[in-house]
Amino acid sequence: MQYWLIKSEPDAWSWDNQVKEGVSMWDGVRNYQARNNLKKMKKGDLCFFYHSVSERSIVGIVKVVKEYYPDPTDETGKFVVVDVRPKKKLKKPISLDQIKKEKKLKDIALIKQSRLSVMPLKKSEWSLILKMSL
DNA sequence: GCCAACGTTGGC
DNA sequence: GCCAACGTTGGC
Repeated sequence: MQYWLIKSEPDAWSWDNQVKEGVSMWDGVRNYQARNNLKKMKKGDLCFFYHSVSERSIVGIVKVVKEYYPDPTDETGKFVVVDVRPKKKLKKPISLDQIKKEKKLKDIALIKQSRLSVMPLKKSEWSLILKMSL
């Protein structure tokens, strides 16, 4: 069981869109490192759903329900998607500021590699963020 | 294979 | 809206 964080601009695809849609493809990834992370996702893995740009906060959790397959929106055939389904909305969204303030989270890719859109989290990091949302 | 030019992401 | 950071493209 692995933990992840995936980012989306809420103007393009928001948590509310995800809830309305139920199961959906996580498409549009066009970066090799992010793609490689998508390929490592296993059925049942959990991902924090992060709103970038305008909100800059983690708003919910989605579950991987189908492992990677080719991204139908990618003409080159190089990129992949996974299917995800909303699992839980966070009671309190966790802002980027809060994450930055937490010393134990200073090394996560969200901060170190701000442009990466799909990144792994350690279990300890996952648990800490979960705790912060209570 | 190098690297300049260019495009995109995302924080501020 | 700006721009720094960074990834990708393409000419050489």
